[in-house]
Amino acid sequence: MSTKAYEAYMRDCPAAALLSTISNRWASLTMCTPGSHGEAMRYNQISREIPGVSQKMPTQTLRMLERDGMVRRTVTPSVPARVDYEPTPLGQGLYGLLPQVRDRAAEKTGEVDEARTRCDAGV
Amino acid sequence: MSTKAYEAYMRDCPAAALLSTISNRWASLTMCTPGSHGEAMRYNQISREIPGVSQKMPTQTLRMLERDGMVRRTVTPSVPARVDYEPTPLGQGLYGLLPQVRDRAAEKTGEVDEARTRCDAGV
DNA sequence: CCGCATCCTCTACGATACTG
DNA sequence: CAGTATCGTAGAGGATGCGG
Repeated sequence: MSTKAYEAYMRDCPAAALLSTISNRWASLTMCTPGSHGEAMRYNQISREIPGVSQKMPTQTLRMLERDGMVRRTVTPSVPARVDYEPTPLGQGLYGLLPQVRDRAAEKTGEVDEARTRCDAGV
Repeated sequence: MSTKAYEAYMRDCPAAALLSTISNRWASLTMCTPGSHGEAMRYNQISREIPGVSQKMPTQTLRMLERDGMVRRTVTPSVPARVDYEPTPLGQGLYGLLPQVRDRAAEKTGEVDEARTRCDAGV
């Protein structure tokens, strides 16, 4: 991502730029976290939903999502601290379709695997 | 992407794995290419839609999409050669929602920019 | 419990050059 | 036109350890 022309394109074409942002692996996974249908999620809930991932990605991704106005971060200063994240209306609007995509993906896994093996076989 | 647990998760949770695949920058951009509402696209059409990107990404991405059964690749052996890509039903099913996401994104660009500057300002 | 900072590795991607 | 091959780099992301 360093070409002048490409950067200019990304600056001038908001649709493409935002699409790139939205279709980020971690962003889509965290916004699709099973609990994320409108309710608040605690930090550890989120990272536990994606077993085995380092804790860096949830943090980093949530910061990005917060900056973009996709989630609201609420700190409850108890001991130990408690932090909740909840999707904003903006976030719901933009990521709201992803659960459907995920569900369709779940249905079609078989077909995709089949296509892959067929392709790898040689056809 | 090297942890055992994470890889196991990706293997065992088809929804997450496919979501990750689908929400790939280049895949979503090429599947959302303005001409891609059912008609075939020629190679250069596609790469021209994303100005400034190196020609490597379209090729690589299209290969992946073909392998996954998302697009069908048709070679017409004329001189010079002509190659068309068209989304398969499977591909339309999985990527069909993305144009809507892109359009919503286009609408909300203002709000996102606002959120970013507000956040960067310090709030 | 939440999360930032550091270091280090690995791969995604761009640049470039060459074929049918 | 539509690729393939090779190489180099920047940045993504994992491991770890500390701080509030």
